[in-house]
Amino acid sequence: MSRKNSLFQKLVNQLLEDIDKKYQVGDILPSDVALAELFGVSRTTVRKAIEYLEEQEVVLKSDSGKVLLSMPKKEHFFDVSKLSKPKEKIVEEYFLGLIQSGALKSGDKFSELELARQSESSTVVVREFLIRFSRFGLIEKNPRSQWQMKKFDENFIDQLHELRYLFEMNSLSHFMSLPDSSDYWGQLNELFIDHKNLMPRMHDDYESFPKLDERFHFLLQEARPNPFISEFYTVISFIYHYHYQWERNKERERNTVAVKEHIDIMACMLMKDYQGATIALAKHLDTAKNMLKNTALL
Amino acid sequence: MSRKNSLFQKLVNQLLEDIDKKYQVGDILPSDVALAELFGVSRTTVRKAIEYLEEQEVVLKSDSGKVLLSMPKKEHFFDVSKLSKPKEKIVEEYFLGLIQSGALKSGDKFSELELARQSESSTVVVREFLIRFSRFGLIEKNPRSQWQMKKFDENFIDQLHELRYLFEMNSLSHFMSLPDSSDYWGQLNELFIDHKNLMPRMHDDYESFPKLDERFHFLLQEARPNPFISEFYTVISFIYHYHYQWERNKERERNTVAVKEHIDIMACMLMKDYQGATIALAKHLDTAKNMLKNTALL
DNA sequence: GTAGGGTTTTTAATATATAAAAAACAACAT
DNA sequence: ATGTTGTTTTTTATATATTAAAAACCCTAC
Repeated sequence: MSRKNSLFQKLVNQLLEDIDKKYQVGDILPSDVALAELFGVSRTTVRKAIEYLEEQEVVLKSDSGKVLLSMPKKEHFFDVSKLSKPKEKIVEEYFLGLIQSGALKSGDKFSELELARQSESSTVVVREFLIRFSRFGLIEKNPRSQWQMKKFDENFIDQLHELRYLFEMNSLSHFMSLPDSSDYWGQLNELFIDHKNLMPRMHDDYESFPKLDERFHFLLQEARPNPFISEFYTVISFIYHYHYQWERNKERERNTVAVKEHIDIMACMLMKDYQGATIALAKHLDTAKNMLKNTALL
Repeated sequence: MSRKNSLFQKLVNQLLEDIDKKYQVGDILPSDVALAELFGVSRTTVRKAIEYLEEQEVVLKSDSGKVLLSMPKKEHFFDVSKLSKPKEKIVEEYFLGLIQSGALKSGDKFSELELARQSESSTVVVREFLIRFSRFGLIEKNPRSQWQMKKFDENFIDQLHELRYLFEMNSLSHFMSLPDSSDYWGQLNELFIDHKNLMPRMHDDYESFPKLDERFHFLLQEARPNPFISEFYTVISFIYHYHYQWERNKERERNTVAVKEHIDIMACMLMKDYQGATIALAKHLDTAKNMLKNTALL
């Protein structure tokens, strides 16, 4: 099989919707190039779609341009709902599922072919996904042999933590040197208040913490974005999510501690107490590391 | 075409050599498994090789095992010299060549198919290489469109430098906290002496500096290895090498400065002057950054 | 019951084929 | 000269096929 013409089908639908919204019978549609630009596809695809609309007698090409013959009807739309997602996505979901469900554990080997069969795609797609995913350092492979889940041991966690520590401290230092006039201070303050508000409700509402967590660590980075660092964060959060899913029961406890620690850090930051913030952040990261160790290492 | 049987051919040669060295006519060769182990291949491959040796009447299988019939002769060996390297290697060399030669410049687009044709391999191999290479952040690609060389601008260099700074400072700090008894201090001292020796010869022998450079930065890291960080170094050195090739003329000047800076850093380190080392290292990294900017940005 | 060899099944490396989509080219008309 | 459309070529996404190599399975003899 080759690729599916999903782009084409989606475009037709978008086009029909757009027509329905903006034009009336007799109007002239924009040029190919304009449409291609508008929908972010190539002109080739636009032309295919228009051609289809001609067949459906919605559009007629005349000397003056593409004339709208009749308004779109339901039957002109494609049923795009069960168009499969891009294969890459499917494989990704399937594979991450395997990890998350614990079917693939630290040290396990697995085969491309098997994955391809189970995710109903081809070995090429699988392999390309795995190569891409391997940058996260969770899987690896030697020539002529199978892929293998990296051993997730204490050493690995320490190395991960070392980087995280470096990066977050770096972000903190840059944040602290922002001028008072910077908008980020305002955002930090808001976040601080949100934390304060959540705290007393923590016992029942502990599940809304992760959002705050993300906002916090993201805000720190955002002030001085660096794509190398951001990418690393994807790994971090993936790993944490992966490992914490097991121990849902301890989640409330974990989050409660974390909220407090966040508050400590932000309090220092807002008071421009760089040293205090450093200490608080170090403590927070350390707690995180130890919790991860307790959870992930049996 | 499918893959070449180069592993098999290489194994036969290794086997013949091994036989020539260790055995005499009438001896019994080790078991399949032992041989597979010894040469790091699967038993399947060993058996194929032995089978071949039987055809060549070098080995005879009898009840007691694989008996050596006659000593290997020249004609039993395969001419392994022009077995093509793994395709991946070929593509890599070709592609890096394009970059190094300046045929691909910052911002350029290029196609997989074209690369495949020119490097005489298939699109699959090319694409897999590119995906792997893309982790270095020098190329990128959007779905359904071509690969593109990332824009190599001031911003990119700054971000690179930011990480480098973090990592090297981190390494330094760990190095400085090594106990006096650690072997690394000895190595550092040696390296220091080598630098001192090179210095007066710099004018003529400036080309031998890169080795020292590598040793220096590697030594710093080695004391506390972290695969995430090591990988990043591959990028760094690639980028530097790539950009410096143009300006060979200024190389002597650059290296002379760098030698001195290295010496400053190491002198401080050996005197356990952490702060001094920090300052010297910061200066060194800064020089490197600026030189890179001067060279790489027109 | 385990070490060795023989046999069969799977898998990885690599090539090639095909449809969809993009890009390049060409021809006009204004 | 520039913007529009029609046509052709190239490229990507994806599947499948083929062979080398690995892994799994089975048998036999000590």
